[in-house]
Parts: sequence; structure tokens; C-alpha cells
Amino acid sequence: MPHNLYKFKTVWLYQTMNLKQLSQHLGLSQTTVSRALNGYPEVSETTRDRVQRAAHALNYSPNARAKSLATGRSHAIGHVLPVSDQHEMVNPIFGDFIAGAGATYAREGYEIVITLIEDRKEKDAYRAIRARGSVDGIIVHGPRMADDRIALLTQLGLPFVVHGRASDIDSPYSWLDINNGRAFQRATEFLLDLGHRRIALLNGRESMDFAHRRRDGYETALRARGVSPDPGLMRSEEMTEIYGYRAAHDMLQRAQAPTALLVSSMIIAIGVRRAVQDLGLEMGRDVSVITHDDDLSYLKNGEDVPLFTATRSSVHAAGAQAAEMLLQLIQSPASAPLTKLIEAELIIGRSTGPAR
Amino acid sequence: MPHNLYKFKTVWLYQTMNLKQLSQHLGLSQTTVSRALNGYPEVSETTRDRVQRAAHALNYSPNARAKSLATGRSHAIGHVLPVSDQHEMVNPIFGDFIAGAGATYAREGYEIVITLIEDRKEKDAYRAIRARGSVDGIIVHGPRMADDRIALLTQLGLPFVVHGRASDIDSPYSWLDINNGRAFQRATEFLLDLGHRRIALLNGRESMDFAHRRRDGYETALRARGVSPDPGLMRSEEMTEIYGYRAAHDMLQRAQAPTALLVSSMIIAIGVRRAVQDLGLEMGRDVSVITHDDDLSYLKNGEDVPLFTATRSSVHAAGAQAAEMLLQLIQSPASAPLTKLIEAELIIGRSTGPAR
DNA sequence: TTGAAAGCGGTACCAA
DNA sequence: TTGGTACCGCTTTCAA
Repeated sequence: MPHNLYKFKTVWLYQTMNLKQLSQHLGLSQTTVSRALNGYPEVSETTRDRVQRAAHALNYSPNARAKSLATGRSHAIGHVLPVSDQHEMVNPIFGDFIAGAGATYAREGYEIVITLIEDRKEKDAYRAIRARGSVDGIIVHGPRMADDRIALLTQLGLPFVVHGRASDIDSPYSWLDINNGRAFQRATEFLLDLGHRRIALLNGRESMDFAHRRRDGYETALRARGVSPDPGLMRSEEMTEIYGYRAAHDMLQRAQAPTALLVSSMIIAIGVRRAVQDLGLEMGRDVSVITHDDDLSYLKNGEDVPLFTATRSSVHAAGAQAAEMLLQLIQSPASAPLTKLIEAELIIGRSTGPAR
Repeated sequence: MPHNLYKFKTVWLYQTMNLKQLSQHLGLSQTTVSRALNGYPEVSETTRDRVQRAAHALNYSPNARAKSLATGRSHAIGHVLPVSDQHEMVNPIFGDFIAGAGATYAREGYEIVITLIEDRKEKDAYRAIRARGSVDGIIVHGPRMADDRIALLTQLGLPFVVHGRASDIDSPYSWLDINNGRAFQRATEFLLDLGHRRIALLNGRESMDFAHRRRDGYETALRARGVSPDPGLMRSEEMTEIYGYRAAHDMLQRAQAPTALLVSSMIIAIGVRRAVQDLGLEMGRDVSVITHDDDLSYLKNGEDVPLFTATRSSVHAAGAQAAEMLLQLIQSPASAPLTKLIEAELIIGRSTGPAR
């Protein structure tokens, strides 16, 4: 058994240096040591220096739980992901978003707490987050249409920033979003310009706000050119590879097959590509494909046909910005809501060609 | 300003119901209320029932920071991801792993804390995690060859489970890993059986332990058939789309182009597919591709040529198991290290065909 | 410039 | 079966 294992009440714990021990070692009071380490001005430079050296040498780090109990600040941010039994998989861009946010938090000394919440017990879960007090604020992921979490969180007084937006919400709230409607509108316009008329949309679940906005953009562009949206060319499901495979495989075999596909995620696109291949077709020639959330930055300066997308690195940047917004809200809780709309990039690729 | 905002010392906080208030409301002592809520047997059923009702009605949740300070347990698990300035992107399977682990934690009442650690200040970071005491144990991600974090963590006495393994470590430690060596060996054998002799390997960075094992398996299979590994057919880089694109584009144009590619990640594979398409080639006919970490479960019962892979859902399951191992270690810190080796699945697809 | 002491919100020992 | 009280490790007020 390790030497620093000891029994505390009913559990086994490991001993670490604490403030009391450090101050005794230095022959100072806890107060002075605490002040020295936290940069209070009233401590003499000699003392501060001595304390800092000792703290470093003895590898002292303050206990975060005690500190937050005493200050009322946990110095942690929660990222809340709604999950259901149907879709346990996490959108792969989440990793990039959290990495971007993490860089910001690290700089400001915040920890990241991930909370997966099942749809069923949602309300209680948010109240519990609030009452547990283990985070100072949260980032809400995967907002739905008319998401009632926003009213709840506002009422709870827990600072929050929504990654995405929720439509039809009366009261103002903070959010950061990609301009999904505009992105899909431009992508659709682009395909129309290439002569496509049967353009399919492989969307995410339309209960999700972003998916709704994407469809809006798509339909707006079609209608503006006098093309009426064909329900047979629109799918809306959990964004998985198998969905992309089946949807593309099915649609592309039909008599009036689409000549172009608008795909909502790089994961769906993997399945789409496989289906296209299985059918002996070629992308960019037999069928044009535009994928959102793909990482095409390396094709930026190519000479091919344009593709439309939000890249993985832009998601990373979005995470960093969302984190900054939230930290700002936490510093001044009475300030007005912040909002930020990000435009997706236009990128050159080869999966998109003129209609044949 | 919300009604429940008040000033506590120097910061603005929001008021929530606490144990003291709840017990006063009930006319009981804090002790009794605490015992009633935590399932201690000595409290009468009548009292317990009354307390539980009131707690629910008043939406009381214990303050996690105070609780952990008092118990010495934080009821939180850290997931530690090494990052560097070069590769800020997170492997997309991380999301699935954390979702799997999260389900286990939720069941046992644990929170998830994500920590991104820069390579440079690694040692101090782990010591700080330990001293801060905000987690009861950690899952270590992305182990490198002969990773010195393992010795450090063992010495620190912080319970941990490694997702993956580190080679050349003397002392035993807990880990959970996919059998990467065997997976790539079987995949290579399979391609050899199809008549391929120039098989390329697009690997992850070989400082990573998993990548090293994958190359080992690949070379073992080649040598067993008398094929000597060709350095010109082996690449080792950060697993990105652009890397897959460039490597495939480059190799497939050469005089002695590979007839098959072994690809270490679905993200690399996206780039590979794009390169194959750009060159006017067809996967499964002109070049065979086998991708690890891809989600091909929907092709399982097809009639095509086999593909070799660890699916996203298997990563999800691995996360759940790693979490269970860690929780077990935490319950009994003096127990022996646990290990678990997972075999990758064999799946039927179309990207792999005989050599031409 | 330093220190003593009273919290922060719980848990768990001891006594009743 | 219940309650009083001493912690857990830190911050911050107040006094010296």
C-alpha cells in the first residue's frame, strides 16, 4: 500500500500538502500564506517570495473543493449534452468545440465538466446542476426548436451560453451559432446555378434547431428559383453513417434520382460516398455532393468546383469564442446577453459538378 | 436583476436551498435530514419519507463542493487529453468514448471533468490534478511509447485507467485497449490473401503507442509472407483529413503505386477517398482500402469483400468498460491493476478487392 | 504587514 | 431514533 494512503472517516484517502501544513512549515499563519499565494498587496515581497518558493518546492496546490466552498466560485464550466437512448453517439465536431473552449478555460484557470442529460429527466437535471454548485456557468449544446431549457435556465439564474440557437424564444439569451440558414441557402443556390433541379437534402433531425434552419435556407433558395421542394428528396434523421448510406442508396436508384445532395454532416457523407460507390456512380460527375462540417481547408486553393462547409477548425474557433462569452457573463452576471453569428466558409472541392 | 442574486463576500451569487434551511423548515436537525437523504438505517421511515418529500418539493440538492470537502470524495472522474499546439483537433472517437463512459458515471452518480494538458507542462499538471482534489480518479488518453505519466501517476497514488497501453513499462497498471497489433496484422494478412503485395500504411504518429502497435502488426504480417516492408509505403502523421488526402494522392500517382491502403482513422480515410476520386480511380477496383475506427456495422451482412475495423459503437462500449474499471479501483484502492484487451470486429464492405 | 477566528455547506462521531 | 458539535481546507473580516 502506498505510504501516503490513510483512513479518513470511512474512506481511504491520499495525503497531500495543505495550507495548514505549508504555513506551519514556514512559521507563518494560514492567512499570510493564502494572501501571499493569491497576490494580495499587503504582504511583503520578502514573505511572498519565500512562500511562493516553498509552495513550489513542496508541490502545494490549493484544494479546489475547499477553495470554491470558501469563495462561492467553483472555477468550472459545465458543457451539457442532451442524449437519448436512440442516439448515444456524440457529434464528432463536439470534440473540436470542446478543445477550442478548453484552451480558453485553461488560460483563465477554469475546469471543464461534461454532463450528459437524458431528455426524459431534463428539467430536474438542470436544477440539480444549479443546486450542486459544481459549475459557475454552462454551455448548452444541441438546442431544439422552441427549446424550453432556455426559460428554465434564465429562471434558475445560472449563467449560460447556447451553442446554436433556439427559435421562437421571447426573452433574450446568449448564444453563438453558425449561420446555418444562410449556409444552406447559398449551397442550394450554387447547385441551382450549376443547373441542378433535383437537389436532395439529407438533414439532421428537424426537432433540432440547426436542422430546421438548414431546411429553411434550402427551401428558400429553391422557391426563389421557382423550384418547389420535393418531400421525396428530403430526409431528416439522426446524423449517422448508416443513414447517409441508406438514404443515398435509396434515392439514387430511383427513376427521378436527385442530381445533387446537400449533406448535413461529414459522418452522413461517409455513408453517402459508400453508397455512391456501391452504385457504380462517381461524385462530381454523376451526382454532386456538398457537405457541411467537413474539413476541406486543404482544398481551398484548388481549381475545382466550389463546395460549401463549416470546417472543423472553424468549430474549434467557435468553441473558444463561446467560452469567452460565458466567462464574460460570469464576471458580470447582470450584463446584457451576448450573441454571435458566424458565417460558414466557401471552399473549393471536386465532389460538386454541373447537372447532367 | 434576478430576485435570487445576492452579494456574498466579493462576488455575486445565486441563492439555493441548503441543508440548514431545509432542516429548519422541517423542524429537524441537519444531522437527521442528512441521514434521511443519504439512506442511513437509523432514521424512522416516517421521518425519512417526510424529509424526502420536502427535499423534492423545495428542490433541494446537496452542494457538491461542501459534500466532497466533508467526505473526501469528489464523485467526479477526470478524463485527461494530451494536446499540443500542433494538434488541437480531438480524435472524433473521443466523443463516443466519453458518451459510453458517461452512461456508467451517471448511473453511479459521478461527474466528468475534462482536462486538456499541454505536453510541455505535463508533470506539474498531473500533480496539480491530484492536489486540487477535484476528481477521485482519472482516465488517461493517448498513451505514448514508454509513457512516463504512468510511473508518475502510480507514485502520486491517484487511481487511473489508461485508454490504450504504454509499452516498456515495468510496473503493472490498469488499462483498456483495442488489440491494435492483431487488428492490423489480420487486415494485412487479409490483403495479402487477396493477392496484394504493395500495401501502404497510413498510420497515426508513431510516438503514440497505438500507432506503434499497428505498425508492428502490419510488418509482422508482411514478413511472415516474405514481403519486406517498404518505407516508401509507410506514413506516420497526425490523423487528419489533409494528411490522408496528400499521402494517398502522392503514393497513388507513383510508378510502383500501392494496390492497397491500410488507414488508421476514418478521418484520414475521408481524405483518402477524396484523393482516390480526384485521380479518377475507384476504391475496391483500382485500390483497396481498409479503415480502422470506421462505423461499418450496417455493412455487416453484405455480400462484399471483408473490411477490418473497430466501429464507433465498440468505442462507446469501451468507454463504458473503462469507466467501470476505474470506479472499481476507486472503491478498493489497494486492489490489483485491471486490464482488458478488446478484439476489433471483422466487417463486410466494398472498399476492398483483389489486387489487379 | 501579520494573525485569530468565523464562516462556506455538508458529514460523522458521540451523547442523549 | 434524534441532536450537538467538531471537523474538511480554504478565504476574508476584523483586530493587532
